[in-house]
Amino acid sequence: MGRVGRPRGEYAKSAERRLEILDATMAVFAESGFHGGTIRDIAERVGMSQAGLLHHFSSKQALLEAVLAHRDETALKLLGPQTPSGADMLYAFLQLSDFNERMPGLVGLFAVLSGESTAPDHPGHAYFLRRYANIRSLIERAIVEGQQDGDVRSDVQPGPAARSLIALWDGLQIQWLYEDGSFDMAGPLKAYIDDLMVVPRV
Amino acid sequence: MGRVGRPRGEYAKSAERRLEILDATMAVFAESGFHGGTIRDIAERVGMSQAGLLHHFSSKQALLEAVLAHRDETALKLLGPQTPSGADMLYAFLQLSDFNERMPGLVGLFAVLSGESTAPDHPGHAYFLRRYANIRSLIERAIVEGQQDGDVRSDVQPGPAARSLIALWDGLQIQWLYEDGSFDMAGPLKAYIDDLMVVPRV
DNA sequence: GCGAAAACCTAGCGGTCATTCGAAATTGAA
DNA sequence: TTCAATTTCGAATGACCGCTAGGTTTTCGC
Repeated sequence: MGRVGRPRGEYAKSAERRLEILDATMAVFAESGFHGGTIRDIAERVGMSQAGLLHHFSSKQALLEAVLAHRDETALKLLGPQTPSGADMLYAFLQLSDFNERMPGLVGLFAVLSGESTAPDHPGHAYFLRRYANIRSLIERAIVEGQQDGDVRSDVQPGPAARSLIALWDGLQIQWLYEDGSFDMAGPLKAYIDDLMVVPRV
Repeated sequence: MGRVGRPRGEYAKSAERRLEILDATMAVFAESGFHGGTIRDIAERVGMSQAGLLHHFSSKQALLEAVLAHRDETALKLLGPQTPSGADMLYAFLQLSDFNERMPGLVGLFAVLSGESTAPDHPGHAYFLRRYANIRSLIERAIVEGQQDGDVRSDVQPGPAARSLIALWDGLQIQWLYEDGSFDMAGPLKAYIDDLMVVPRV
């Protein structure tokens, strides 16, 4: 009586299991995209059945959403509790770039998914639309703050500069993947950011 | 006797038919990528059967190869018989960018395919690897020529600058697709190229 | 130790995919 | 007009896809 119908919550290792699944999802989607990646491949990598995997994530699309959300949480943790502002924020991209070079799977995930998600009916479309808008906002604000601090040149137009920084970032990641990570992405990024500054940083 | 076994060559309209197929392939691959695009979709757009289509192109991979080759032929025709050099070559990218803005399908094709082709086993991988290498070579040479002509600043490093221009190009195209072509790609490109010049062009 | 929720499995469903095969239709040189 | 090469088709194949259903195993609060 007292026990029947009582929810007991998830197992102690459930969260760990889901992380395993998300890691495998990231790898499979980085290699083959959402369209080319399969639930079967993901399940095999985790060492569980498809049905078992679908107990944790209700559908392939739910997997995609979870892996993108997971990536954002990871990035937030990296930024730390206090987000820098102004010129500091801009140069923080170099640290993020260095971090990315240690995570080729993550770089691949975004390169592949951001491309195929340009299609309006792709399940990742809304995420990337929102993400580009948010990042551009963030960088524009950082540029404006930098101009107020006297660090960023006053002739820089925040909107176009933000867009170009993001474009450079995305484009470098693609070339980096084709060249098996054999060049340093931070260099060109720093050159661009330096060019926005009244006085470049060493 | 005289007629049996005599090859007669293809029909008069065969070449036109293949172009129709390639146009449909471009549209389908731009929307869904190689993985998500299907021979069924392509055949439906052309208004023929799958088997009929596969008479002209032996496989889905052959379709991809043909559509990429076709795109390169189109770009070559656009450049015209005489390839510009030095600073002229760099500014020619702005014309190419304007041309691209009239061909969203082509932009989409490259955005999606260049992403998913980062995977080494993707049938488009070798093509994009070669293409990036060729384009970087081309731009590096143009920068060096520009420096010799006194148009390009002598402190510009050709390799990194070439890489950044390509990255900017690719990254802008992705944002352009997400924003339904609502901004001008040439602006940021011109700003970057201007910055390489001793004296920017108006 | 019990008992039920949670997690997982096998098997299968309904559908799609790329491709093949044999036949029919079309084309165009003779 | 003939006739065979070329093009096209309908149907099918074998494999794979995302997902469901019902059952089994594991876990853990009591």
